[in-house]
Amino acid sequence: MKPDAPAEPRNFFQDVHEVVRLVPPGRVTSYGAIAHYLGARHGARTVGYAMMAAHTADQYVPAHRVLNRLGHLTGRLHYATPFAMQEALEAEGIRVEEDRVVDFAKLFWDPSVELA
DNA sequence: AACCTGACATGAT
DNA sequence: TATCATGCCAGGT
Repeated sequence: MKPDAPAEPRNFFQDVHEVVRLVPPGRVTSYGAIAHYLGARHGARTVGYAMMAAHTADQYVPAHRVLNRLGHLTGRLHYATPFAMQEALEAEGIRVEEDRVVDFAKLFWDPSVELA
């Protein structure tokens, strides 16, 4: 049982932001991968919400490295300009075509594997 | 203070 | 094989 809650109410968003910050430049990951790493199979959606709230995080969160499972830049419309996300990725040597990351499978960085 | 919305993914019909 | 409905969390109005 759990008479009292954990000392640290570690918010899901906090965890998500932390994991995203661990994604190395030139690499990308997906909402689902992060959710799975955090133990929430159906929490992918929440991960997306976390990204939207990423700008409220204390530290910078490279949200441009997080895509949906198809490698699409789903969050690009949330940036200052619709191209900011793509430009940020290309600046790291990642090729983007038609709002989709080329060689997504190769560049994919799975936290449950890399941080195992 | 309550309700609504919002960067996804999976399983079942 | 494609579509529908469900699961998850926090912030803003």
